[in-house]
Amino acid sequence: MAERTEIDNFSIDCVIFGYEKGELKALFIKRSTEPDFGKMALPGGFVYLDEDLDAAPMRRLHEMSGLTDIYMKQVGTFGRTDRYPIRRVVTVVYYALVRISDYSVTIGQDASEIHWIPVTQVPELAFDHRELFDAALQTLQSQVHIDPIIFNLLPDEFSLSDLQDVYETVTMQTFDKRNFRRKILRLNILKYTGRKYSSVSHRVARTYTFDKQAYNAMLQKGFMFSV
Amino acid sequence: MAERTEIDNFSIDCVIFGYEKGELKALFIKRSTEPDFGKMALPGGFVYLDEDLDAAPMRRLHEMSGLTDIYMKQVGTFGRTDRYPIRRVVTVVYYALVRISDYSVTIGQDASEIHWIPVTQVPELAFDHRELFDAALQTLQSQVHIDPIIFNLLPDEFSLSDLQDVYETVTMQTFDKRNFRRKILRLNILKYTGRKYSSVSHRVARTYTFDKQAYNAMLQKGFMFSV
DNA sequence: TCAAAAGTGTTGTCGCTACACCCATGT
DNA sequence: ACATGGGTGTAGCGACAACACTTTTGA
Repeated sequence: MAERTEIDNFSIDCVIFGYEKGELKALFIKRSTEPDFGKMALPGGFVYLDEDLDAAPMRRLHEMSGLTDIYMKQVGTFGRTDRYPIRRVVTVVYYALVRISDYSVTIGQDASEIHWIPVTQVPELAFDHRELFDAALQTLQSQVHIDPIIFNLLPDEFSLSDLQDVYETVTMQTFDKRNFRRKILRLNILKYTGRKYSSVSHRVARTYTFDKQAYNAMLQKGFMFSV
Repeated sequence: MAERTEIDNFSIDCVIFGYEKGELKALFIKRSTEPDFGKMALPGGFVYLDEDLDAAPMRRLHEMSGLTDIYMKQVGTFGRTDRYPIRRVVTVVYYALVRISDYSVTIGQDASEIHWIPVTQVPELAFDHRELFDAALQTLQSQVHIDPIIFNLLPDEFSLSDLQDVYETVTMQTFDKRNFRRKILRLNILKYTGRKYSSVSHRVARTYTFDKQAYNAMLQKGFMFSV
């Protein structure tokens, strides 16, 4: 790749969420350079002069995981003068939702380790990254109610119990099983696959996929998603 | 004021909303410099090297209006490489809610005129400002349902009809008068002043104020605002 | 046969919608 | 007296919360 100019007074940081074994996790690196050497931090980077802003976090995520086509949204932009000790840097924060099973981690130059950490067990972070992370988590939690983004955390096929588990984990609430199923199914955005899980030592669950066509069609008709 | 360094590759832009005579309006300047000389644009500016990011739009608004203590939130950050024709500039967009009657406009250096324009009659704008404006309006419209920010557009004392008018204008919906009043009053966030409008040629309306204490107290108890 | 999760209906309550008339005031 | 907006009650419906048992499967 040709040498490209990096802009050095703004950066991007990514909060990458995944769901695994009943836990919501986020991806952190361990810094291998000063400042804040050895502390955990959000994966981030600079923006090239000839690169659209939103393309930068996508590139970073692709470099780390090989993944494309990732659900990603801006959280906000943070720019207190003292947020980075070396010089003035304003950072734009993004959050992403990925399927951990699809994810194969590559360690970058500025990191010695990389870990999926449950959001309830995040250690002390470098710089103001705790604040950035909290903002991202809050954005996720409020979006999940009004936009069917949660399917980005699940495999294509999932059971209603899987879905309820993710919702309960992300929103930190619990739902009544019968009410949850009624409500979700009545939205008509799930398609029954006709298939079932197998090889579990209890009754097998039906699996569903998210029906994006149906959802978009309903949006046209003024339908409002809400959980 | 001492000379301060401006950072030249990111900027802030403000979408300043006000409500007057049944219309939602926003403040635009007419550009008096190239590029896009003569086009209408959002008021904006650069950030000083030793200035917190969020302080910049506040300063800009203060310079233009003399106002302090303004409701203001980030909308998002826009950074396509081609958004500004001269060089690469990423811009952070804010929206503000003000009482037009409090507002006394001062024209800045980069503007020849400044106007309150109804949001339904916004003309062609400079650069990508139409996109920034649309994003701000959409943010306002979605926030208004879940956060009692609308009071920032009204004088301290207002009647229920005033309030309904603003809601109808901002959300572009209409509400049944009886249902609206019942719903708002049941929230217990309005305080009856005991006073009434006078000198109108019809029955006088009771006036209310927004009870911020009551609202905050309810928030503590897990109350969720919703209109 | 046991353990473990899947799947399924009914009832009460509450909030929402729809709807029409009288009241107070100034001209 | 009239024009103008202020102010009020009720009934039906639909969404939501609360609640417990039977079914399927593998070990």
